[in-house]
Amino acid sequence: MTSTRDALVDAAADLLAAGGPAAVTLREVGRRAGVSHNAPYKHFADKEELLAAVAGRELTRRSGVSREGEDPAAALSRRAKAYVRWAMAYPARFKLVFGAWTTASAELGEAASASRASFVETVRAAQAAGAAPPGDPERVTALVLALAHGAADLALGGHLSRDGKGHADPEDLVDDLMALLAQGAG
Amino acid sequence: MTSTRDALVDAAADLLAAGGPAAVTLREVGRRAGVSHNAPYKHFADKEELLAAVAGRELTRRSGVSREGEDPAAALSRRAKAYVRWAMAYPARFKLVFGAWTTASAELGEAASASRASFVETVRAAQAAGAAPPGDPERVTALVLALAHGAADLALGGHLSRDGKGHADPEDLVDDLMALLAQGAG
DNA sequence: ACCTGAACACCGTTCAAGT
DNA sequence: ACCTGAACACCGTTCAAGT
Repeated sequence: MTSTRDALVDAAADLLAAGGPAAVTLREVGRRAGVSHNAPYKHFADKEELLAAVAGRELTRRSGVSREGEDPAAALSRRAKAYVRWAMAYPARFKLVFGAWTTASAELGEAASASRASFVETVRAAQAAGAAPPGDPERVTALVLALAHGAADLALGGHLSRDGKGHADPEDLVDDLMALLAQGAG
Repeated sequence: MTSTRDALVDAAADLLAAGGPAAVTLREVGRRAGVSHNAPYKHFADKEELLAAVAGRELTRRSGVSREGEDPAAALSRRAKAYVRWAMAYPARFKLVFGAWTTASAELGEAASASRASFVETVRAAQAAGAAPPGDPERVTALVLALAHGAADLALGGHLSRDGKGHADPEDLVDDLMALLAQGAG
């Protein structure tokens, strides 16, 4: 017994995954949810607010699960690679979540904060274990996320290793950074 | 005496800078170039091909200028920061250039290759000077570009240092990576 | 070779009206 | 409170026709 609202968000997420952002039209969203083409306006102020709901739900679902007793260095590498793998597997959701939002969705903001805070804790543990250099853990987190984000985004655009030489996939670049971080810690 | 084609590309670039991708409509492009709303179809197969021309021209203009006698470590840092600064100053052009192209524009491909090759040479010089770790220079280039790209893209989306703590702007992250590279070289 | 004007099939959004 | 159907002002693209 899903609400109409949930049905609309489901439909939008499906369309996004299947055909990219251009495929998400309010008319098709309504059709799939079994309502008229402007019923969405009774639940969301406009199209962007519907997309913000899709992004917020995605971020909430993807919230990091920490594992008991995992080696801190391995945990950091695993999380950075999970980020990259998620981006490569669901490019449209990835680009949606990290786009520039004019609508400040509460759910979206909170989910992003929670996800980031969890990542910072992983970095802090890695620092304590000597697998990352000292210094503000928020800043080291930003460094790792920026590398993972950029590697994934470049790869999605086909701008990584176009010509065979120096072929590096995004996860290889995460490995390279992890090696530098470990070296920088020692 | 600019050709109609050039006038169309100019108009599209202006609209992109002023109002983002949504503002680039073929109708307004035509109006600004002083032609009808479908004259663009006599010069470009479709809207994407016009945008590819805008992106290709931008990439050509921005092609790296190497400086004689510059310290290799400083040169690498300067170029990475120039990349970040360009992205922050012209976000729409940045996102356009690094988007996923279905149209394989010759100009766009060649400009991208040339730009990348020039960056690889800068990395090679930095390695020779002991300012970057050894190994495939293409791969070290990919690492630096991925970090710069990700830092800029996250910053543009407001996803860097949202809460004041650990505040790092994209150029700070470039500095952090440069420090790690220098340490990794020694 | 290059351009125009009308037309087609869309789109997001608004509005009056229904239950 | 939630939904519908018609309407408005767009959009990219196509096509027949003009020079």
